This record gives sequence, structure tokens and C-alpha cells, in this order.
Amino acid sequence: MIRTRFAPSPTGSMHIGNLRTALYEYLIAKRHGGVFVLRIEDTDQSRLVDGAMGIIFDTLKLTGLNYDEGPLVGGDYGPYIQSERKSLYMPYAKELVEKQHAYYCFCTKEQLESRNLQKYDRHCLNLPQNQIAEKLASGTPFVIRQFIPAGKTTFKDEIFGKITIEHEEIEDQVLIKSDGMPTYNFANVIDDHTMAITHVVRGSEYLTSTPKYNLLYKAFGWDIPTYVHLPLMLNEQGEKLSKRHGAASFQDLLDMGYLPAAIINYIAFLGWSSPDNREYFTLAELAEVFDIKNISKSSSLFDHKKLAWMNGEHIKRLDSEVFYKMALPFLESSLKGKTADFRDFRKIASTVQSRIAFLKEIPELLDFVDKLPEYDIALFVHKKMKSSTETALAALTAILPLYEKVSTEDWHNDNLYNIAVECGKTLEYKNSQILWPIRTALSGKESSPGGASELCEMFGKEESLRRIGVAIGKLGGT
RNA sequence: GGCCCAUUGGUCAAGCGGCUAAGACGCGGCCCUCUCAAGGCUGAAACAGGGGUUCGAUUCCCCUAUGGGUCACCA
Repeated sequence: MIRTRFAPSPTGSMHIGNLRTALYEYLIAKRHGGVFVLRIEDTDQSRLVDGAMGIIFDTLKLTGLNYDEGPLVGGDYGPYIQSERKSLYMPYAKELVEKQHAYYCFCTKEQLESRNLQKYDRHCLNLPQNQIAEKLASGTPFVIRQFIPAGKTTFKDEIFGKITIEHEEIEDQVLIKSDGMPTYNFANVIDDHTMAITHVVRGSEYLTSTPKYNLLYKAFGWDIPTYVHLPLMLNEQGEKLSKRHGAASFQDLLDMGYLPAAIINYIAFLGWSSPDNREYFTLAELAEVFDIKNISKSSSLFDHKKLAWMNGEHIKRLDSEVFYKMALPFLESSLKGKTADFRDFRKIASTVQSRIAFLKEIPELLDFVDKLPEYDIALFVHKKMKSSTETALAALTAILPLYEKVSTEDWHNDNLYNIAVECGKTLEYKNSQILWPIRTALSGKESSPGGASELCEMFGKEESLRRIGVAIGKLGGT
């Protein structure tokens, strides 16, 4: 049974690099019917940010990365917040001291700084037992450090392969801080083991510190988990993702108008590729095909252009009713909340669904609906449509009386289209020469979501005739 | 700087010793079309450089270059 964990620190907004890590952890577990757990790593009390834990919960919920064990939902390996497990770590640290894999250190920060060290000098490694006991009894602040033996460690990563690090490169890291809290390095190992995590999935920035963890596992006699180190994600400038460099957080992306499903789909492909070239995936579909084997080693740059395209793909495939509900606020704002009978919001929404990458594009697309824009008669001139102001005027004056005769009941797209085309024939015009002027008269714009007769149907008889009349006036007709 | 890792078109990427080096986004063109989108077709665009190994290297090895990561009582 595969067990993975997402272990963020509640220090602010949710980075999309973190989100991708969470996504891969979720997918690796789900692909094999495993368990995905959420663990909050809040051992650094000074960096806690109010509400940060809520952001983590909300983000996972919004993206559908539901965890099987963790805060709020519980589980057999709780508690799932490290500060609530504080008392758990010290006994393990003491066990290591007894086994001589760790030792007490009483050096203060000031002392360490004054010694100007590259690496801890093991000043406290060989303190006499009685001296240690004395200091502990007197309440002298201490930390517990891991003793790194001479030698080297080679480990296997599922993505990067075999990696060897000489122990000279590693220092005797602190396991328990002077406030009694474990460091990340220690808590992580203890928790991963006690929570029976089988696959440790994290960013590749942990690659070089992995030997320290392995030494810990060995000191305890525990099995080393499977490691899956993920390639880094860089921003569009090729820099490490950070809040300072713009939209790096999930929330920022939401604010820009990206759909959670599109974000998930897109970041899944940053560092991973599907075997069959397919690119549109829902979370559930990803969970069926995701494979560690297809994760790449090289870091990738975040590209808003492709995400925008992906967003459009997701919008296009939305169920029309779902899309309508999402679009409604934008429709209302662009149509100023009026619901005159010629405006069928559902119909309008459907015309717009395949034309946008973002919902916020809706108002501009429909700005001609509520009010006919001021436009120049040059709009009627279109070379490819073979339309000029003269043909446009002739076309509109010819169609107006014909449309006036159409009853409200017969005011439908197909019917109006046929009438227009027939009218064009009597004038010996190409279809475009009659349709383009009508469309332009109705929209007052170079382009619109819908053609001539479609717009006519959308506007209804009265408003359509009015706009055609306005156009005739502009063109100098009567 | 030491150590670790990476390096295929602008970007995401397939490739796992022999290929006209896929595909996607973006960009250009064409088709379709009641404008614009959508859709279909299509074009330009890449193996960082140098040595090896091999009958043969994008694929394996070494060096160089570039980029990144890491060297905390942060995670």
C-alpha cells in the first residue's frame, strides 16, 4: 500500500510549486489505490502566518486534492500537525544520543558566530558525561546534534537515479532546537516513519540533504522510503518561483481568472508528460494514467500563454449549464443587470463559450448588446466581404422592409438567414454582401459572437430593426 | 567558492545507438465559415560546445560552458 504525504508549512500563500508537489503526491498515491495524507509542518513557530493553514485546506479542497488522513479528517497516525506531536520527538532524539548517533551541544548562537565556522566544529562532541549532566541539571539551553560519521552515502532516487554525497559535505545538523522543537530535518524523518509513508515526494532542492535523512533511518534501524525528487519549477524569467516575481501562488492564478481544473491540468504537465500525447485531463483522468516513469529531470518554466490556452480548453468543455452559472455574473455586469425580453442570457452565454479563455473577457465581447456602440461607416467597407458603403446601404434598405414583415413568432435564426440570402440574390449580391452589413449594423463592431441572423434572433425584432435603421441613417439613406 | 543536479525549437516536451528528431502552446499561411472564434490542414522553428567509445551517436563516457539547487537552532 502506497502512502504519500503533502507536508507544507503554514507560512503564507500556496506556491504553485508546492501545489504541483501536492498534485504529484496525490496522483502517485491514487494511481495505485494508496493513501494521501496531509501533515502540517509548523515547527518553526516564528514563521507561522495567521490563516495560512486555512489557505492550505482551501486550496486542496478547491483543486479536489482530497486527503485521506490529516487535520480535520483525522486518521490512525495522528495528530497530523507537528506542533501537536512535539512530545513525540525528544525520546527519539535521546535514543540517538544513547546510541551515539547524536549528542548534546551547548554552544550558543553567539559562540558559534564568533568562531566563524564553515561547518560545526564538534566543540561539544566529546564533553565528559558529568559535565553534560551538570549542564542539563542546571537548565542550560541545549540542542541535540546528529553525529555524521566519516564516509559517504549513495542512495537511489526514482527520478534522478543514483546519487552519492561525501559526508564531509554534511555537518552535524541540529535535530532538536533549544526551544525543544524538532527541526524540519528531524521531524520529517520521524513523522514519515511513524506515519508509514512509503514514498517521499518532494522538490529536488532536498536531493543533497537526503543522505542526512538516510543516516537517521539507519541509526534507528528503519527502512528507507522510496524517494521521488521532483524537478524545479521556474517562473517565466527562469528564476525560482517566488512571491516577489509575480503570480506564483494559486490564489493569484485564481484572481487572474484561471479555473482550478485548468491550473491542475497545466501544472501536471510541468515536469510530466502523458504517454499518449493527450493534454486535456481532469484530475480523475490524471489519476488513471500518472506514472513516476514519465516525470522529467529538468526544471521547467511557467508559461502563462499555455495556461491561458488550457483555461480555454476547460471552459469549452464545461457543461453548458455549468458555464452559464459561472458566466452569469459577467453577463449581468456587462448587460447592466437588465433583462429585457430580447435577451436570453442562456443563449448569449452559449455564443460566448467557445470564444473565450477567461470569463472576464465576456463583458468586452458583449459590450455592444446593451448599447449600440458609436461606430464609423468605414466598418461597412470590407474587401474580402466585397462590401462597400454603397452595397451596404442598398443591402440594408432592401432587407429592412422584408424583416418588418416577419412576425415575432417567425423571428428565428434560420428563417432570417434565408430571407437575407434570398434578398441578396435579388440584388445579385454575394451572401457576404448582405450578411456583413446586417451583422455590422447590429453589432457596430468588427467582430461579434454570432453572425447576422444569429444576432437578429438574439436582439429580437424590434431592436434589430432599430439598429438596421440607425445604420441606414449613418449611410445616408432614409 | 565546495558539493549535487540539469541542458532537444521562444515555452512544455517525445526520444531511451541507426528516425525525414513526434506532439502541444505561441507565431505565419490555407480551408471551412453568417463577422470573430472554434474546428481541419499546413509552414517557420531544436539535439549548448569540444573530445572520445562505436560501423554508426540527440541517445554511452570525459572535459568545457551555461543554468539551477544546496551548504541555518527555515522548511
